[in-house]
Amino acid sequence: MGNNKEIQNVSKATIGRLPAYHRYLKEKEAAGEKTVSSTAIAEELHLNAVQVRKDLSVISTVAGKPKLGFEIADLIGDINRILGYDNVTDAVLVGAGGLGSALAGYDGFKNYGLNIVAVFDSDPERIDKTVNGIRIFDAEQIRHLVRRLNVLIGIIAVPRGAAQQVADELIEGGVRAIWNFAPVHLNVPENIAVKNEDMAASLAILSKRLAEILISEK
Amino acid sequence: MGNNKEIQNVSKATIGRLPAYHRYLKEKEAAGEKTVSSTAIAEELHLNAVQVRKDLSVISTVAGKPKLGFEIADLIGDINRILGYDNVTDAVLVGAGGLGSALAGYDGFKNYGLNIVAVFDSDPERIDKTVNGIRIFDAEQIRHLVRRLNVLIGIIAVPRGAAQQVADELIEGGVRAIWNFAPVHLNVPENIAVKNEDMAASLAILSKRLAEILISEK
DNA sequence: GTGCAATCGATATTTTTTTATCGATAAAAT
DNA sequence: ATTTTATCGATAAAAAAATATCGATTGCAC
Repeated sequence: MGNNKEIQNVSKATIGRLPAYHRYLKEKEAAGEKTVSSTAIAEELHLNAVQVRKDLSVISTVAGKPKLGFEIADLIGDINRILGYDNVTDAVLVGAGGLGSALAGYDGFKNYGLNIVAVFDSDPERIDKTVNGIRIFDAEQIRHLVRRLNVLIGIIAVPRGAAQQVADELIEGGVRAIWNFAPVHLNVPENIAVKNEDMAASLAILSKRLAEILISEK
Repeated sequence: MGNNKEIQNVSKATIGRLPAYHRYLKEKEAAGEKTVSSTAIAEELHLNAVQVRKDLSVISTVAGKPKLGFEIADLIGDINRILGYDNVTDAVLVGAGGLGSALAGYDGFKNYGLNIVAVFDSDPERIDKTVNGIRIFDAEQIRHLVRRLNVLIGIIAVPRGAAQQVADELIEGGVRAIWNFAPVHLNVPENIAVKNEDMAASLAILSKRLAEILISEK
């Protein structure tokens, strides 16, 4: 996942926008369109057209054409390559509760180059069952299995109290990147990547925008 | 949710960090500590200490003390106030599938000032049942009930194909902010706030960081 | 074919965000 | 009491990101 050679030169802000471009482009492609302009993308996604062009210029190999714009298929290919959507990476998921099951059940991850190969839980009721065809293993096995499967990405979807220990065990097993859905701050070494799926932060930002809108109408 | 008078002056970047500070401070408070330094926060959260001080200065009413740092209780109070964690806002949730149920089942939202008052679904099997004590209504009722309940926030957790229509109906009912968990771009009027919970984007960023780490070790 | 309009890419400017520097201050140590 | 040290807040500098400007190009309408 993520082409090591190229993703380096792309700013974090740009990376964050690529999935939105990707979706928009897929929609347009499905609608039978062949080209799209930066103006059109910007308008739809509420961005600045220059910003869109700049983003595309750093990831794309082909130039746009005046009056027509960019080849949709080319851009999709470029984003796939940069984000590594076309080469699949394995991951393990810890936590088969509500959120964990929802994540395990979401087949869409395959489109993003993520393949969940094992699920862990500590509840004996759940162990050895399956979610979405993926076997649930005893959480005791995390270290052992992660190492054996040679997995670099771990997804944490356990209650907050258990998250730190799970993180520690994943790291002991060799995981180098953690996608954390538990609402806690994880304490990890420098050389481990952590991305917090921070619902509270999202909600805060949404709330800010709502407040701005309501004020502007007063 | 979100104090209208003050949230305005706080940058989006800062807002995005506040929940992380909040969690960290709550941890420290629970551990019985009274004060904390910007240095300590920065170290734990992998941020810059100056940035932490600047963030705190725009949201806090009280100054830090040399050698001691900031009063934890004060800071928590300030963040609560800015993010509106202490006054609850109602929201409706659409979609009682895997993800929707997980969201409805997460009681932690209450700590973030969000209260889900109704769930909608179009599946007759689910209608009139409950999730986590919240009644599931027929999706046909969205417009009607949203208006009657006077709810301003809608959460979308339906399959991608249905998301746009759900958004339209929420807006017709009077919703002004949408928290979108469906992996599609929503087309909404200017005066509606949308926050996409973009799993693909998160994954992309995590992947970038992982790539950077792996490269730096080569 | 000619002219118009839409779009691009490049460069410049502005804005925002992050980081560095440094004197002042207050607690703790001597 | 004096010194040391950790920390703050303010200001300055640097870096990153977003936006504006503009000449060049190309398809499309006439």
